[in-house]
Amino acid sequence: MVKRGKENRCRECSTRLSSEWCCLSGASLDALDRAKMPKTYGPGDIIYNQGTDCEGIYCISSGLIGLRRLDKDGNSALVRLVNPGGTIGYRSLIKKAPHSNTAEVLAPSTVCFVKRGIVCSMLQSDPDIGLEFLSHSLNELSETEDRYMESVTLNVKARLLHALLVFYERFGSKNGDEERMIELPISRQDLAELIGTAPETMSRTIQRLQNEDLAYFDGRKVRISNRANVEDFLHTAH
Amino acid sequence: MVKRGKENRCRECSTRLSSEWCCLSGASLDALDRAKMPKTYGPGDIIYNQGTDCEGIYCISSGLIGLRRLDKDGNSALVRLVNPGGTIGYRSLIKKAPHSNTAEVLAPSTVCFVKRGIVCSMLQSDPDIGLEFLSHSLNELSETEDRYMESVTLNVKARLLHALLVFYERFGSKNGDEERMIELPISRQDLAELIGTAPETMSRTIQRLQNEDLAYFDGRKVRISNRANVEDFLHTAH
DNA sequence: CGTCTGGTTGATCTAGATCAACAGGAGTGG
DNA sequence: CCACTCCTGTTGATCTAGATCAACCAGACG
Repeated sequence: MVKRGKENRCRECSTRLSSEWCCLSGASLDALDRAKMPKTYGPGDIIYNQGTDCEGIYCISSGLIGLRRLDKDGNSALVRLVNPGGTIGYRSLIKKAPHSNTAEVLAPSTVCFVKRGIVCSMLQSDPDIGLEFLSHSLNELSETEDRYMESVTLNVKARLLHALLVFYERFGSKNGDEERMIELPISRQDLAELIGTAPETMSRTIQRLQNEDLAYFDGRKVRISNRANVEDFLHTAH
Repeated sequence: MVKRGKENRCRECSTRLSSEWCCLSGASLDALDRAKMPKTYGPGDIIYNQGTDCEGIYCISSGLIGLRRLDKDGNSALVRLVNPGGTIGYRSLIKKAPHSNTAEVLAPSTVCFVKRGIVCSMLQSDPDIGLEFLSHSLNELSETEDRYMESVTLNVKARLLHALLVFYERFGSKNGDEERMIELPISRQDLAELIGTAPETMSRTIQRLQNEDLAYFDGRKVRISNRANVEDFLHTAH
């Protein structure tokens, strides 16, 4: 299932510029290039499992990864989606603790693995990398706090609309003609896990949005009928 | 309300060792000592407000601080409690963004302020400090993800019990005789905001815990009748 | 063809929000 | 000293969002 990807160089990696490696200079960039191991994954593949030890970090070059967390009762939640340019596994590496969630491939992906020893020595030699990780971590912290606030203050309908707007930003088609049409990157079940509700409720809420002319769903395609309407709703409603 | 505290030296600060400044060497420790400005605050004082610009960071020397976040609808949530040894405000400083929440004093506190310019230059000169901030941020991230998981999977009773156990760890009396008696550091209202529920529900849930012999409340004093029971409950119940 | 997985719908039940009243301090001010 | 308001907390009654259980359908896949 997991196979070695074709050759690809960090220098030419278009997603590197939006990652923690954007600041790398020529020499350490080459070092990273030699150290990294690109692999390709398919949907459903597991990159690492919650509770296992951290072997290194994974830099997402293309595709989509989901971080899932299980609790002792078997409840599962989709904690975060990671786009190309994102790096996963660094938290466990730095804290020297087992992975706190499972990284699951949601769309065909190319991922570069960098062994923990390499990362540690780069952290030692180049202080800027630590600051990049810090900045990355602070962004995730803000995002997670926002999600927490949402989960205790907003109802399912509002959370779903919010998630749709986020998808619109992150996955909206770049071509101008079908601006407000997006392709959902995940299944309805996963969507339910992402906003913290039951699949049945997800289904019903989608129906409601359609009845209320806020959004239209066709399989994984979604059209937001009136973006301003949706934003108005989110800014006024409970 | 806010007044200059008496002289106190970082070298002798017992809480420094559990903060990001634990790694400081002699020279930069003296620099920090000269730069910091200790202040004392009383309950209800605001250290900084959500949405305002970051002037610097605040190192909690004694007392208790609450980080509160408001959303556009006026909902308020207590995002985090910060004990002595904790540092607040560093997130906005590093991200160069307005404070994402309000820091409110919950118990009489002594807090050392360090201007942003000083922190920035220390970050430049001593890479270890950046790593300390990183580690700190990763801990907060884990904690927030846990809170998020709890809020979507556990009911109010379980969340309250969990909070009590956390209080037990963080605020439990050090003397051996009254081991399982703790003093709640916050009001019931704030407790409700901390676990994300309404004050009325908080009140009723407390009654339930007493009826079920799990914990006894007397004002702000709480006695967990059987710690093992509570932990069993948390590990099996939904 | 059966089996499985993902999604939809219907019926039911309940945790918890909400609205409302009230009770005990703690000031404050005459 | 009483009368007043303000604030925190408790209790009661009601209502609803959403979980849960169950049946069902459609496509995928052996």
